[in-house]
Amino acid sequence: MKKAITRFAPSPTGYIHIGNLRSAIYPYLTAQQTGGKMILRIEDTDRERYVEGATELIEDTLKWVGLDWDEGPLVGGPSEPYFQSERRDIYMKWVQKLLDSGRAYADPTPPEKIDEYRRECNAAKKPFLYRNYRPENPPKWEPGMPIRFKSEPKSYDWHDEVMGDMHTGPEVCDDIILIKRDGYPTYNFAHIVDDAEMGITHVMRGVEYLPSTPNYLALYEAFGLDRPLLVSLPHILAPSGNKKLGKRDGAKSVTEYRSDGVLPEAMLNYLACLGWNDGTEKEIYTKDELIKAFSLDRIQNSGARYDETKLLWMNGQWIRRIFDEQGARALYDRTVNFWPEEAASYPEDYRVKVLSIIYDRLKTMSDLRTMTTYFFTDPEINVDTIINNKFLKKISESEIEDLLKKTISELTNLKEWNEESIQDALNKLLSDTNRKPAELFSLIRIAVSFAPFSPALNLTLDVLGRETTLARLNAVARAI
RNA sequence: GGUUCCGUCGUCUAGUGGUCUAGGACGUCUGGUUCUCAUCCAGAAAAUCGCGGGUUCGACUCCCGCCGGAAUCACCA
Repeated sequence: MKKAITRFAPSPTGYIHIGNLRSAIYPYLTAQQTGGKMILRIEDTDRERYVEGATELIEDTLKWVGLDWDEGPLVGGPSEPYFQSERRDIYMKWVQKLLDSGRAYADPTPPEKIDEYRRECNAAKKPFLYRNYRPENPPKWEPGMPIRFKSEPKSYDWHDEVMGDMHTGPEVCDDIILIKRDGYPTYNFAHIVDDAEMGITHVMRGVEYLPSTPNYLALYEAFGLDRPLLVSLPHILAPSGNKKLGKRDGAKSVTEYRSDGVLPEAMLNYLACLGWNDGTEKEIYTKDELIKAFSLDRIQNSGARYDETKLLWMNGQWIRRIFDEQGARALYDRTVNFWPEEAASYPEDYRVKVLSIIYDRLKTMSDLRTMTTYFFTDPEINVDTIINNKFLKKISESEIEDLLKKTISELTNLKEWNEESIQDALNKLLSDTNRKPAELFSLIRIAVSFAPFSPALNLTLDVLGRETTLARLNAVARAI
């Protein structure tokens, strides 16, 4: 397979949502699969939307998901610089070629005049084409004046790897702006120059660029450039309605999911499979499996709705997979920032133990904060919780006290404290007291945790330790 | 309005003329795993394949029309 040079070219506007990230995944997979390269290029030509620190956020997010770029900020490369704002002399050099060949012109028309033309067309229900208003004798260019492409109305045919064979008529070709009044290039122009200079073979971007493709094709022609492979990526749709996903829809940023404890593996897996599948029934993919299985022509050509529930399900799958395949310690290493405050004073080994009995209940790592508090702090005793429990309602308070006392003495006399010995003791208690598991186990579980749920009772007691278990049982016995 | 794209369970999707009385996954519901919650396992409900015409012995799959949805028409990317 021919080596693909792809690029991810975001604008540093400060917020990376699910959709932004996905458009980095496909170029990455394509490059990896063919043994090529992915270039990271920062498209910061819009000075008004530029946000300080946004570039770092992009870099950080890509690294977190494991989408390493081969050329670009931080790593450098032969086509430096990788910030468009630092490449202005390059764009001027290229635009000069067009000026010289008569394929571009300086436009002295004031913006207000252009708005007027546009309004006229709208009123007449006609498409607004600037080439119909082209100034007759454009002046020599000087700074402060925009430069426009001199288009030729013609039909175009091309192939899009996702959308298939495309055709448009001459009515879409227009005199697009190449260099803005402020001297910065437009996206429309800059990306053509950069892609050519950087040797990009696959131009992968959102479908919103599909309608302007003929103008890009015209530019390739004017420069005598070979067309790269064009790949339009469908949008991700918001959870409700039919609009593409944006911040307005409450779309969480990738950063937020990260701090909620979504694993990068799950994020990558979910996003790669949103609108793509390899035709098999496989759902869980590692990065390497994705690289192997990926193919552009299996990308869906309609928009896919974003479903957070499925992301969270997948995250749970990954949490369990890491635990099962790499062990408790490996999973623990991913949890450092997610424990309740009080956990800090407990040894690491203890936290690993807690994790290994609770991990299969986690949807996100941040669940740890709410689900494990009783392992680190004595719960507040609330006798009503016991008395009103559906299994304990029918048992009198004195009987409950008696059950607790029997449990305490049985556990006190245990020779060893481990999951098996505790289970044996619990079973013995069951037959001695002639109680149902629902009654005895509920009582002990509540007395020791006062939590809405906990792992299997013997495991919970084992991790809590004999001392804590007995202390809590005694405290409850006294309170009743 | 012009241009372009899209249309299979609620959602993500499989499906390239017969094997589809349409398969998988998420979600939902039911049952099982000594208590709870979850995991796991088993099972259920859920798609007149947008609609209407053709072509064909036969269409979700090919053709035409319609309807619906989306993108775009910036000195934003």
